[in-house]
Amino acid sequence: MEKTYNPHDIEQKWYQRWEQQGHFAPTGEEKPYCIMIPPPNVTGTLHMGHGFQYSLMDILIRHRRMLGQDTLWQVGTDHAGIATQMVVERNLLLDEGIKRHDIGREAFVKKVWEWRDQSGDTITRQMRRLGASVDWSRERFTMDPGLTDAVTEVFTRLYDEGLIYRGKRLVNWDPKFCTAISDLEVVSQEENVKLWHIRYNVKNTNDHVVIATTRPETLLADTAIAVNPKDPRYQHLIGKTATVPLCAREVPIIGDDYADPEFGTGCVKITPAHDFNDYEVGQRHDLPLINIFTAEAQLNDAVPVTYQGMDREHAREQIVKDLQTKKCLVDIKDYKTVIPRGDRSGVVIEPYLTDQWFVSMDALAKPAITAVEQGDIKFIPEGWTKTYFQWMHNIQDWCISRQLWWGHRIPAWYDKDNNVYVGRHEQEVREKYQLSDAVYLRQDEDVLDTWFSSALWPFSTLGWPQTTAELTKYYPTNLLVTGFDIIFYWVARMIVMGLKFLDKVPFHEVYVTGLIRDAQGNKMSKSKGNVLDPIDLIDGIDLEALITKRTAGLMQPRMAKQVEKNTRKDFPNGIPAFGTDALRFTFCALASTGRNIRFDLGRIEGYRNFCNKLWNATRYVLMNTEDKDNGFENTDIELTLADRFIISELQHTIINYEQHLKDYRFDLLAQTVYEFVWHQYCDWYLELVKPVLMGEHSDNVKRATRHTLIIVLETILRLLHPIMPFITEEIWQVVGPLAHKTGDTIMLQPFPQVNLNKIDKTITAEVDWLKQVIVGIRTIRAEMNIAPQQLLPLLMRHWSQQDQQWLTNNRETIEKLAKLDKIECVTADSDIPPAATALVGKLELLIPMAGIIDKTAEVARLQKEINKLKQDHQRSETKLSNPKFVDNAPEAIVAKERERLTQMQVTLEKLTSRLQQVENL
RNA sequence: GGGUGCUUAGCUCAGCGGGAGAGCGUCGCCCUUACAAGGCGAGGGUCGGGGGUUCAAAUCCCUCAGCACCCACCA
Repeated sequence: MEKTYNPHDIEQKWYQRWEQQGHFAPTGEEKPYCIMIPPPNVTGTLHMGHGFQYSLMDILIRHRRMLGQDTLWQVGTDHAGIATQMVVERNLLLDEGIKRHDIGREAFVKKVWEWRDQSGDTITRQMRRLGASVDWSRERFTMDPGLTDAVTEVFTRLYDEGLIYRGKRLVNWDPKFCTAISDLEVVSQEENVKLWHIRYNVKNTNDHVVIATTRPETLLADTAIAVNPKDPRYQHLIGKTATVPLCAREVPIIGDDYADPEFGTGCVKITPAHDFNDYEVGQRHDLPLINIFTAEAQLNDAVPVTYQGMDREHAREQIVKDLQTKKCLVDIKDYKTVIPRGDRSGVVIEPYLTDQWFVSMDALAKPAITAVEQGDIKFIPEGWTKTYFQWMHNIQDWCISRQLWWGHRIPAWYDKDNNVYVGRHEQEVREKYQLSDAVYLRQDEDVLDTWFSSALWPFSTLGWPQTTAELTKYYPTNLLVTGFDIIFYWVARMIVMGLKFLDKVPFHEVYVTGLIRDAQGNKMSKSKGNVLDPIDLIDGIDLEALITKRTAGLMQPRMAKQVEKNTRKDFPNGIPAFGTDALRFTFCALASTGRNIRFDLGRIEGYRNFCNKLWNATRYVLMNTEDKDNGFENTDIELTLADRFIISELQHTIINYEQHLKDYRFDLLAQTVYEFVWHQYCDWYLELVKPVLMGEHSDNVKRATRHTLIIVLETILRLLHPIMPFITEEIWQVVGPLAHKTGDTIMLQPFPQVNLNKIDKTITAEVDWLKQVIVGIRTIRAEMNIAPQQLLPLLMRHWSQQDQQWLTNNRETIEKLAKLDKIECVTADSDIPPAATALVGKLELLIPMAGIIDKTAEVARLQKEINKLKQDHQRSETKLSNPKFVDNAPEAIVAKERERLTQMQVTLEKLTSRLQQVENL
């Protein structure tokens, strides 16, 4: 093996080999285990969020696969309606200078498919770089024929049951994309706006009312003025008529509770076609709806000619100007309010009256709520359950039609008179509704919301509406791993659809991840220029390339300078190549239960070092075991204390590993294996082994040590494999055979099982003692500034029988690891020279100071230790002298406290007498 | 307007009723033949403030403050 760990060299080859040999497909004999991947946008690129979630899913999948379960990780991509159409439209404009309407629907959709074919493998290629062991042989796309069948089937059935309906409604309209969008796709943000106060004259009087509005341009669509019926200021006006300025329309003044006397002037203009509240008011008072906007939000021919064709911003300016001229503008106030914008387009959303398709959610939501209430689906962390319920209990009907070209065409047809017929295809419609071929039918132009097909993902990918073997075997799936940002968009709707069409939940557990932020806690976004690309963390990238990447294609090119500056500051040397395994381990370690996860480069560096540690530990093991008798044939072996210790610790590690994985505490999982590999196996065990292998010991003992070195390392590799697949495979190819394991790959080796018989508390106690003795001496050495190589004599005093036994067992080890030239036991009353001391329980370790130790340093050290101890001692004494504590606390706690106190007393006495002695020198 | 989460060592975060923890950073000594991407050791926190429950509170309850986020139609 190379001297230094180099991820690049080892990560390239393995994935291809695994995939070619079909190791990702389900083969296990045990019970099925299935995770559906949240399908990424087919034309997308891998970002940190994907990297994070896929890493966690892969850990779970690889673990189950090694347990021998029939493990399916279903992969696929999403057509992502708006997002994809947007990109292709932009490219079209950039490359050819044309808009989609210039080439027409058919040609445009063809272009989108071309774009998909050409860019669609970017993200799947990147998933492979990440090591994701998904079953590529079952890859699906939401617009595959089979999945499209599922969409049609669901739509048709829901329609036939009356759960899908079509109607003219006020919907959220995105004037940039000219489509309706759902409530969820609208993001409201507080913005600084104006509140214009406008005077309307009251007909046949000298009276007038003043209304306050943030949208003066919509006054052209006013069909009433509302005041509160209880408002004494205006009661007399109810039933009278007001004149809308600029268009001279006469509208009734109505009384409605919606008008809040406290707000503005207490009078409000009512524009039913362009405001959700006003729409309600209009319904109550039977007001006409006047639509003044085109789909692009330009003023249409329902307004005076002067305003026709203006876009809404321009119209607003003009109307304010004209109101001013006509002296109808009374006041302009600064005002803060929430403005709804399209999450994709960023433009202000217009409430717009159109024909749309809706899913009626009330009835569908009920079983989806019950399933979670009854624990058939569990959210992890649990807190998300509440979020889910809150949304589900207030669920609104889902607007599913989109006026886009890219997506699933709605399976509805219209005749000449606009009667609607729904069926799986035109032929079925004709049969179902007994329409002869002569009857003219045209299909609905609209497509379905992307999330409609996503909602079917857990069963459409398995072949539904056909009854397939996979569907029977893997549905309901076990787990969904996803971010909290799409609980409503996706998770809730999958539950609804799964229960509706398969009568079973789509998954039993939902592990909700946090969202990856940058090191400062900011959301990673292109415009902020703080995006990290997982691939760059794997392969590394130099500073200039990183800057080029981050400043390319910015929405606001003027931000480029700031982005460059920040990048130079944050990554003065670019990003080094950390490798996939280090990245995956980092994701695992960062996956705590919080909502935001700050990605810090320091972490990934640390875990790259961890890979290096494992690498080098392996080199040491190989150095000592290759071409040697390692106790696999000749099983005559005699385990040392160290051997039994590390095997015992290994069992604890396996237990904790399984527990943390079961709890989805990936952070604790990472910590557990890190601690065991680095601090137990490398720091202690490998060091304890050295004197054995180098010293004079029997073949049985040495053979046992080599044997243990190998079996523990090989087990470590299998434990680590789900987290770090590449390095473990690379090493296992060498270590596996050494451990007499057969098989092509570590990924199909059985996962380590705990053996409780190998846990030995007496061993642990002895090793703890041994560690304390060694650390005690090392501490003296470090604090006294004694060179690490310098051999020292050690005296031991106040030893118990146990101490003496353990010393006999471990004398050589202590001498070697603590660099001692001799160890001498002295009696309590023997006259000993001035010495630096350390305590292990009651046992006193003494390093004679003659010519070695600095008196003042030792005095200071003792003084400090005594002071610290005195405080603890005092606190403990107070506690124990409190009868309430002694009476009420559990016996074990009290006993423990007493033991602690005695221990401290002993220590304190010894340290004090030491101090006196040193001071008297 | 409702709801949720967070506040613990310089930084990032675990711990969530009985002796304050980890990683990274910092400081000191060391290139000791697995590893300087390392070894050995050390320092560092009235656990956001204030109340309460309890023999015992970082941990449970109340309250205040600050910071996030989600949902909601007030012009």
